[in-house]
Amino acid sequence: METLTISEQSIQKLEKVAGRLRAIAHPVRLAIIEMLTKNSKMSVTEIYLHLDIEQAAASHHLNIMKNKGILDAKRDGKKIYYSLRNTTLADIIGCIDKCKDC
Amino acid sequence: METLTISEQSIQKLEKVAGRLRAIAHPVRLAIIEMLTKNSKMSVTEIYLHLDIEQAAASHHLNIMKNKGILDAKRDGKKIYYSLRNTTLADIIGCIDKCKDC
DNA sequence: TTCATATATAGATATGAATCTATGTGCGTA
DNA sequence: TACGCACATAGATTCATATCTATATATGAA
Repeated sequence: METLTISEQSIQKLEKVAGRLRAIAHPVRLAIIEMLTKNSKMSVTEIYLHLDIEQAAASHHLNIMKNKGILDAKRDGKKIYYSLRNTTLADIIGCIDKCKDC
Repeated sequence: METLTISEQSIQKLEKVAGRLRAIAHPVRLAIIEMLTKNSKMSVTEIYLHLDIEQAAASHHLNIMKNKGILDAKRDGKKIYYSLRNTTLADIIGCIDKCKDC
């Protein structure tokens, strides 16, 4: 049996990646991401109405993704617009989507 | 505001994707996947010794990934060898890895 | 400055997932 | 068949996350 060493650095990287994956591994959050790949930016109200969820729930999920660096938030008057921080997230989902066995 | 309709089908897809992401969104499980991209197949013992975790924990995590179709298990005598079911998972991780803001 | 709208946050509860410890099961071999 | 090794499973506990309801904060407009 070969000896594999997992460096402290790569463990940290794995935990970071796991954190980001956990942040998107939720049906509501994936739905939000999906909408934002099409709309570039949406307000909280637009999001919770489209997904038919509570306002507080939307806020909660958006906050989680913002904290993980997945979304950006920008206030414009009374509204706060959320957008994808980087479009590679769409690629990730597309990548998973293409798995034969999915 | 544009009207976005999320079909029943795409919701199911999102939940499926979320399920798979949740299955890999864990440091231990990502570490297992990482090892299996390098080793093609490993026994439970090899895995739990390398990662320095309990045997039961390894078994638990492996079972979760097997159930989600991420890993294959094949018995050979007393040992059971686990392997990646499709290599695109490595691509997914690589994809995330390449994100500038990660 | 008061009010309505848009969003965030707090607290309580429920749900789920991870972890630990112990025990059960399958397989090969003496 | 009896034993040891490799792995799986069960039950209890802990910990994290989601959900619900209510309330707080920020902004713009009357």
